[in-house]
Amino acid sequence: MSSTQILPVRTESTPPALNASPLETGWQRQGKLWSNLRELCEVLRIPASSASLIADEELLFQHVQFKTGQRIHTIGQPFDALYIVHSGFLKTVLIDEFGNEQVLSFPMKGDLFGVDGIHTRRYASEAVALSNCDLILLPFKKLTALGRIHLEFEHSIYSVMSRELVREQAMISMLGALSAEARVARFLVSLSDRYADMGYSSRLFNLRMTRHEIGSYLGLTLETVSRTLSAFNEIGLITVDQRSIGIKDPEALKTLRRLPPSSARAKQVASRKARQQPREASQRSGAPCEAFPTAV
Amino acid sequence: MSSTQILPVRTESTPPALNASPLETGWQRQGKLWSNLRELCEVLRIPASSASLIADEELLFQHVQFKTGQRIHTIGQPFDALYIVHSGFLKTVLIDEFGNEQVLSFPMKGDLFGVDGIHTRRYASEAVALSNCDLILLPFKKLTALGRIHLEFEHSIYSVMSRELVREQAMISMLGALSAEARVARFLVSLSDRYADMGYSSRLFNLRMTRHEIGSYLGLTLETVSRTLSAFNEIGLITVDQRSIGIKDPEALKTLRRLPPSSARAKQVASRKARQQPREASQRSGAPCEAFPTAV
DNA sequence: CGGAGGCTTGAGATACATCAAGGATCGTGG
DNA sequence: CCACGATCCTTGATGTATCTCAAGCCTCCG
Repeated sequence: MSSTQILPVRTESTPPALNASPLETGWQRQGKLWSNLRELCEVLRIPASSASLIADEELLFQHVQFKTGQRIHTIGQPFDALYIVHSGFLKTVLIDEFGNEQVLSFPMKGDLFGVDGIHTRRYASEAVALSNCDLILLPFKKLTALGRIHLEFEHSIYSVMSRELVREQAMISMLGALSAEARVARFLVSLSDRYADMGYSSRLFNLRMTRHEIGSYLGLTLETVSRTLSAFNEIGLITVDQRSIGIKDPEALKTLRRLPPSSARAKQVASRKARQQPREASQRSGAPCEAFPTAV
Repeated sequence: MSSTQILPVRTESTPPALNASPLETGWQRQGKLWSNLRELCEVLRIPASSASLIADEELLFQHVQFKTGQRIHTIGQPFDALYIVHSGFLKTVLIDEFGNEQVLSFPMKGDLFGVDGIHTRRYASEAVALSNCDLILLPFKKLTALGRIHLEFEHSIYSVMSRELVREQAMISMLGALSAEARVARFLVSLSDRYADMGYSSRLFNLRMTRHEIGSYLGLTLETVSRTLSAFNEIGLITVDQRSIGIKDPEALKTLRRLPPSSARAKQVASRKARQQPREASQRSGAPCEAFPTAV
């Protein structure tokens, strides 16, 4: 509609080297350039049935596109807008004092990010495109103004922020309590679920991130991630071929707490302590199935 | 920053008569204390200078009291209100499928909790009083309605939620990247800072939580927490006597990444590998004080 | 005074990190 | 089109930080 959608990419600080891709497909042409409120709610997965919301057809939100490797925002940059992923994959990261990246999330379709910038008015994290992305730009002022007009929408804003908080709580719990195997398993399951939500296959998909990024996200090294995937493959839970993952036994992945002592690891254990007989030894955190009362 | 004014601030003295204690669900409303908007903003540490806010004197928020060990809300309980800590100490926890607690936070004066209930309309975590507590009850509907009247206050709501999100991001980063020693050190520093904010001594204070709870919060076992505190004590960073902590070297605690190879651990290392000469061994994560060399 | 948590400390086990080497993949330029 | 380098991934050998198990002490409270 409008003529202003030129603004293709606002690439700030020099992204790695990704100049020169003239023959790149026309990602600028693809995808929508504006969304109305109804579409916004739809992608956010929040009910937007209210007549007033649907009626607001002329209120539009601009889309912005980013290419693989480009930064959407950096740490410390003045905050002015939130983003919703319309298509594509990203990562958000924190940078520690040594320059090491710590991955916080992998936003994909329907996810909101940038919320951490509200408090200090500067983004607290950095968002990077892992693929070409189409994002919906949500100027914060515009958003809150809208919330005042549509009460239902206001609640949705709070709700989505709350959802993010709950997600991070689950993350903390996972990092604090689960084994490497359980973390990787849950990561795969959550990816699988997200793909299903987006209409892709939940059984066969491609990872958009490196082992290093997965490891950072899960609090593990890339070698441990790689080994764990290989182990899952060996016992038939999944198939792995580089970035391609096939989910073979979703149920087992969902409930996995520690790898069964058999399989690949058995040989290792056997060889290492052939003489020493370690009896049963599986207490406390327990094998996959174990009921426990107590607590508190 | 005293909240004197109108309010008789009772530092956690046992509230008089609390009818028995169903301990579950029921929060005893003592209904004696009320805060207006200005006081609310004050305890939340957000600017509330706007005339309109101060003017709203008759809009009052109810306080509720809880005794040590009581639950403010439990997981799955219908959500209707947020809480701000006016005085006292609490913990929020997640309960896993085996009934094990995972501590998420230790709310104290000025902290907001209950936000995780907005999304599903049920609390996603459980809040338990670690001491007698005086909380400000914030009915969610009342809160959002107020935000619509006072724009400045509306922004504050978003801001405080954002602050919580940033806090959790920092937590994730810590769990994913730091050693046990660094986690404990940072925990002590953050406690010290909070005590200072509240007007207590930042150098000498009492822990309100057990080693087990600290360990759960930091993703460690209680033994590791205990040992780490003992080690800090041995090298003079702190003094420890049960729940009483004295901060001796705040700067060292702030920058600590891993314990210097000397001290208690030295003897252990020495005895264990007397013959094998482990060179300097301080690469990568580096010793306590280390300028930022490379990285990235 | 006794019992129940809570804390400390030691010895040993192990899960994961670290170090290292080689193979697969892909974009780029000759 | 192929060779090349840069990543990325896999796998093995080894090290070690943290957990686990166990025992004893302390402190609070009925």
